[in-house]
Amino acid sequence: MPAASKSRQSPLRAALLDWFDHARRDLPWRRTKDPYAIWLSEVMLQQTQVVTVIPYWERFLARFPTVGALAAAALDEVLPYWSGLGYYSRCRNLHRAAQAVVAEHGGALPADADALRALPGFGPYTAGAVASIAFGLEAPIVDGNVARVFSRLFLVEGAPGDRAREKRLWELAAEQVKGPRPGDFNQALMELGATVCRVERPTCLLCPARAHCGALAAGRVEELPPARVRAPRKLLNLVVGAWERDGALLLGRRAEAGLFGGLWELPTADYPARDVDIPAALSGALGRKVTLGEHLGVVRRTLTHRDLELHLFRVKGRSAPAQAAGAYQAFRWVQPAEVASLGLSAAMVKVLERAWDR
DNA sequence: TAGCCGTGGGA
DNA sequence: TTCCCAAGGCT
Repeated sequence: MPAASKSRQSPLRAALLDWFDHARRDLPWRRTKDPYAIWLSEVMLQQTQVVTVIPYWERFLARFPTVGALAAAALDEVLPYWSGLGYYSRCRNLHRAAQAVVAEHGGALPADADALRALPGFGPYTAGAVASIAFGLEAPIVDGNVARVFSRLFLVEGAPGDRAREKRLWELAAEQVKGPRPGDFNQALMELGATVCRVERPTCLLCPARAHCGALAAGRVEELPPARVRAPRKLLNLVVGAWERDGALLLGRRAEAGLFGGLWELPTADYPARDVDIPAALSGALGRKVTLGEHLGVVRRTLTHRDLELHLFRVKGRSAPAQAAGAYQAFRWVQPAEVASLGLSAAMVKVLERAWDR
């Protein structure tokens, strides 16, 4: 490292890089320089914890080892590798972006933050992360970790979502990232937030930046940043039909938008009130008339701002739809052993366990 | 711009 | 049990 380059960074920046060099966790995506593999990790890590992502990242990369392999696959082949990870629009956008990279960039991710930002699923964070980590560019990032670390270090006031606060955080990130090893510096900030400068019980005694921390000096570490204000969850009641034939259940593929978009499920309809005509609702979702059988119970799942209640019934009809009908793009009779090859939500996996259990 | 979009782990 | 939320993006 040239002395002139090293002298251009602040003592805070140098301290974080030195700390990162010995404290960094050994994560699988830190062993590769492949921009595609790094991109995949960044998308999977959005709103998702490291321990959850690791096995998904490894399975996905083994099945789709290159941008070209991903772009060439049908979305229906890709979603099974995202099943259970949540926020499925990430997978749909990843797939679309892979096709755009092949069509517009010759199959290689562009080494440019603005060009990355134009691809589906690349917001300001992911564009900066891939630009800095995969390509060594001085691109800033602000994620939840960086926001918390900077809020404390520089006493940035305001709650998450506050415009002036976000602007200030991005200004700080843009200042600090300038200098040697911008990718490692960005990762050092996030690593500090994840392991030391945590939401609860931060370990300030072990912090490499404690000499530079405004919140620590002011005794305000616990109160910065203020917690996000969340809307109360809404109740979403659904009725689900288990139509069984020769040990298989009829599943439909949801439209590629909204909740669980593109995933497979037992035919499902809104069930907003007790007086809803359940067979009529399920017949509408299926595009076929069905009769109602045994009640198989209720499966409850909690999402970030939905409380799902899935009321499961056996149903029966004369002939099942083969083509798109009702709310679904396609239908399939699915044996238990075939479930792993379909894109399913965790909620629907629970429902299927119940349907086959009875 | 604020609501929507999942999941599992920890306190 | 209940609440929190973790490497955000889209509309």
